[in-house]
Order: sequence, then structure tokens, then C-alpha cells
Amino acid sequence: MASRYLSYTTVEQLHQHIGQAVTLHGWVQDKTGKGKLTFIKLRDGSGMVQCVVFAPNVDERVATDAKSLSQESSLAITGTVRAEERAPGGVEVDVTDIKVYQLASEYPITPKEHGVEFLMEHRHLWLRSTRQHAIMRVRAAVVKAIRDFFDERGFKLMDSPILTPNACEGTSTLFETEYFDLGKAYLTQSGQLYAEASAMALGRVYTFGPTFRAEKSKTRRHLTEFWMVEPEMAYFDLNDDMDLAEDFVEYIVQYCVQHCRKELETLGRDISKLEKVKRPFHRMSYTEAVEWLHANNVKLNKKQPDGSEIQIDFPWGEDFGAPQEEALMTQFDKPCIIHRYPTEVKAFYMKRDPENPQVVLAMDMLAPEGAGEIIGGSQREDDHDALLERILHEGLSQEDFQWYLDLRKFGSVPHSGFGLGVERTVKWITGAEHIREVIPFPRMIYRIVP
RNA sequence: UCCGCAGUAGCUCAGCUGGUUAGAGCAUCUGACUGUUAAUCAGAGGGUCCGGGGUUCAAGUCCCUGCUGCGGAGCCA
Repeated sequence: MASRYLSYTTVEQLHQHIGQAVTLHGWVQDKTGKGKLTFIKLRDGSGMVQCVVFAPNVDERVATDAKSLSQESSLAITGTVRAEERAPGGVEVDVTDIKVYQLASEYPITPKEHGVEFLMEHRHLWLRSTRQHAIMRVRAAVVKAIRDFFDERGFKLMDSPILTPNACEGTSTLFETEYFDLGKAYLTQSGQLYAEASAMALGRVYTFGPTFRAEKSKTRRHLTEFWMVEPEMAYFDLNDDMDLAEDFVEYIVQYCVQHCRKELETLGRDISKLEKVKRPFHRMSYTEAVEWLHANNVKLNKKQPDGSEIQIDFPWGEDFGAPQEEALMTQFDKPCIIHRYPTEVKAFYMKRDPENPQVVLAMDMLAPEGAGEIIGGSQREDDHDALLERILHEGLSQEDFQWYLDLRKFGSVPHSGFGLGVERTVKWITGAEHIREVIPFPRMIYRIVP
């Protein structure tokens, strides 16, 4: 592709240049030598290629430069592209010239193994490693799939504010900051309420941005700062919402299968499992799920007042924890939507099921292979008085939510939406062990550096 | 926040029932080698045994305490 600003070749394009002279710009991923031969593994962001320097064939200066190269030194390499069966990418470069930009010294991340703490402290450098490189490319593909999916279906991007005056859901803890003379402001934990207002203006919208939770969660599924995409649709009921969520997740996964095959192979991901992620997904109500837990003897660990733990039959009305969700998903090899949860465990803005006021029209999507919850959504309460009653019942301030209540006074309609956690989705697709690997610079309860 | 585990060379770790000079591999530096890809071979340098206190003739090892990190739970996407 001709370009005004890209005057050099990238590793990705090398197979189109066999037999030609090219100049590559990148970093030394690794170097080995054998006598008069020096092998430089060059990484340039698009991929990696081995470059071969044979001392008798080049200037003495080039041979010396090649020998002096250290891991992560930056350089430009000029040479001839040659098809090479032994090379992983099928090509090698016979070097004729080297221009060193900077010689790195004592790069801390070696080709050997490292501990998590060490790698996290060097996250800014860890991102250069093959595995992290592959994960970040999948992440970029997931984000593109998300945008394409909604943009191609007539949804409008309507970003929600990050600084907010109050909580969307009373439960979670919020990051707090001073806001001039207006008192406290909080970092958003969901753009949903604003997405609802946007949907009443534009019909079908989505908001996409970072969200913040000051919960002291310490698990491999939690970050304090994570990205969430939240579509909101006027005139959608819960079934429409679930259908859309299904289409959406199928689209993202299949997009990655198609466009990130190389990356997924690098990660050792079993792609056949992702290929199975096609509609229809499984669906069951909360009540059916509880019955399944009973039938399969999955118990709930309950803490006693004296601190000891006992196992009891899972009581209807309790929210599922990670052990229950994991048990439920063992039977499925594609996602499962669980719907109609008990009113008490869900947020105030969810609409009660007209057929059973004990439950709300909520739905969560659980991903297979232990990935857990990736989507939470619901049909929203569209009746002014019912919503007000829920707000007061939760002990929330009517004044804070006046603008939100207004949406039910001026042309209220049935509407629904959901939120998908980008990092949880990338974690599932890449098969990463821990969520900290799937965002460039993770923010966690005990880590904010780098 | 609660429960459990760990901290020894730049990195990953070993170090027995407390015992005299603290170990390996990788990384780094020097040298050899025309096909390496976690190269190989020969050599060299490299330590506040997490901090503080205690027990003991003697502590990397035992006890107390603090700090840091890891795994899990709860909360959630």
C-alpha cells in the first residue's frame, strides 16, 4: 500500500518482496550467533523476522554492529528478502546494512520465565513480548468488531460522561473527587442511565468507554478500571435484548476467529471451541438454574455467625456466585443467557416481570470454559411511579434522579439494553489466565504503576 | 475486608532436624565456532538471604512484628 509517511517495509509485507532489497525498522527481539554468522530476530510491531548477517559478505562495520546488538536495541536493517522454509514466517532477510538507533543495555525481560510481580512492574516493556503482542492485537480486533457491529446496524455512538454526580447503582463503591464548588463528583461505573436518555433521542445507541469500580475485588476477573460497551434500544423488550446480545457476541467471536487466527495460534488457543460459538446460545431462567443446581447437588457455602462455613441447598432469591456460575456452565460449550433474576438482587432500574413481580426482566450472559459473566442487561422500568418507588425503596435521592425520572414523563417507551465487559470478552477469546493481561496498563486494587 | 501462601544474585529457584567459605540455570562481560532460533563450549564478575526486634555458643533456617506480592472468597462486567 503506497503511503505518504510510510517509506519503509514492514515485516507483515515481506512475502510480497521476495528477491528484493528492503529496509525494516524495529527492535532486536533476540540475537544468536555462530562464528561469522549473526542471527537477529527483528520485531517491528507488525511481526517478527530473522535477519542473517554473514561477516564475509558485509562491511566490517556492519559485522561489528551486528555482533554488538543487545536485546531491544532499535535499528534499521537493509537486506534482501529470501524465501526460507526453516523460518516460522517463511522468509528471512540477508543483511547488507545496519543502522543502529540506540543500543539497549541489560533489558530486564529475558527469554526465560519471570514471575508475575516482576512482569507487572515492567508492564511497559512486557507489552513487547510475543504473547502480550498477540493479546493486544486480539483486543484491538474485539474493539473494532464492537464498533463495526453497531455502526453497521444503525446504532449511533453516544458517549456518556465519565464524571458523574451520583451512583447509577447504589451498591458498588465509587471513586470520588472534588468538583470545584459543586461538591463531590464520581468516576462513572456505568454509562447506562445516560444511554437511556440518548436512546430516547436517537432510538438505538451505544456508549463505549472506561468505567470505574472502587470495589476491593481481588480476583482474576476484576479490574478497577475497565472498558464497557453499552447498547440501549428504544422499543426493545427483554427478548429483543437477548436476541441482540446473542448476535453481538457471535459476531465478535467469529470476527476474531476470522481475523486473528495467527494471534490465537500464538496464544495456543483452541480455535475449534471458538468456532462453535454460533447462535442459538443456551437460555434458562434464574428459577430453572436454581432447579438445576438442586438436581446436580451444587451447594452454597454459607458463613455462620461464629465464622465457620456450612453447605446448604442453594436458596431461591440468593444471587449466584462464581462457583454456581461455573457449575452451571460445565454443561455448555457455548454461552448461556440466564434471565429473570429475583428483584432483590438486581438494580432498581430493571423492570419487574408483569407475570411474576418476584423477578425482574434482567439477563446475564455467561461464557463457557470458565470465562464467566461477560454481559449484564435488562429491560428497563418505564413506568414513572414504579421507578420512583424503587428509587425510594433503595434509599436513593429522588432529586439526584429527577432527570432520569423525566424520561418516564415525556414519551416513555419500553426499552432495553446491556453492558459487555471488553476485558472479560478478550480474556475469554484469548484464553488468558488473568484479566490483567488483556488491557495494556491494568488498574487493580494493589497496583497503579506503571 | 476475610482465609491461605510466599519474599535468598538482574531473573527463576534450591538451600535437610539451626552448624562454620551461600548454590544452580538463565541474563551480563571475555574468548571459540558458517544455520542458530530457550544454540553449544571455555572462563569471569555478581548477595543488606524483605525491614525491625527476639531466642541461641551459633539464625537464610526458629519466634514476634511490620512491609510487599501471589492465590482464593465476597462484590460485579
